[in-house]
Amino acid sequence: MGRFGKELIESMQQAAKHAAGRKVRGLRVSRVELPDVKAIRLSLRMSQHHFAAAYRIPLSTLKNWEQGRRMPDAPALAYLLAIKRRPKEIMEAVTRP
Amino acid sequence: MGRFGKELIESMQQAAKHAAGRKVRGLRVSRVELPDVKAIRLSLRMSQHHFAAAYRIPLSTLKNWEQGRRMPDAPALAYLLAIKRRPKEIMEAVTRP
DNA sequence: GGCACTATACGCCAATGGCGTCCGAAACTC
DNA sequence: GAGTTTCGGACGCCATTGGCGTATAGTGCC
Repeated sequence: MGRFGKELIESMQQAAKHAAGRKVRGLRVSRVELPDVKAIRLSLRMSQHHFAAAYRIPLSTLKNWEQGRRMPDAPALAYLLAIKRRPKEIMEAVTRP
Repeated sequence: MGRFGKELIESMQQAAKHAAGRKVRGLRVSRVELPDVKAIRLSLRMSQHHFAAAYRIPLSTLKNWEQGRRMPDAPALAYLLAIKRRPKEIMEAVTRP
């Protein structure tokens, strides 16, 4: 199957697990609508580092979102939705000098 | 000249004034880098209401930004930059069901 | 005049942004 | 195997913002 295939499958499994809710110290935390930041990032096959840099989101902020410690506020949610729908265009628009 | 021409000129003047800094109770507040939220919105010829709705930004937040009371945080800045560069695509991506 | 729309100004509080650090897992190099 | 690098989870901390509200003022339309 190759490394990439395996990685991709793991990514999808992680994403699915993530969408379903995370376990925090034995507690299952169900999130009403945890925006699929992680799923978006994984679908683009980027590390937190690269994703954060590409979309100009502070790494710590991205981590907070993915770990469920913080909830993206309204503008951030809109931004994430836009990224989800048009990843390339937005990356271009945001990284362009 | 017509109403639209007049409005457009006023818009530009406002945007310019805005970029230069606002007067607050006699104090001139110079802003290091006030992101041109208002200029972007005016260039799209939208009211605060419409702009906020179109890009899923709470009206009060947009107001705070335009009035210089609050500074958009990093993700919001990236979002605004993206809006500036690709207004239509993003509006579509964000408003689509 | 009265109505609707638009935008400025600002008080308030909980919540987040943004920084930091520490730790463990996985993968590569030597 | 030991060392190194990359990746990501977990969390402490505090200033700042988001998001809500209300009040005021100017404009154009009926």
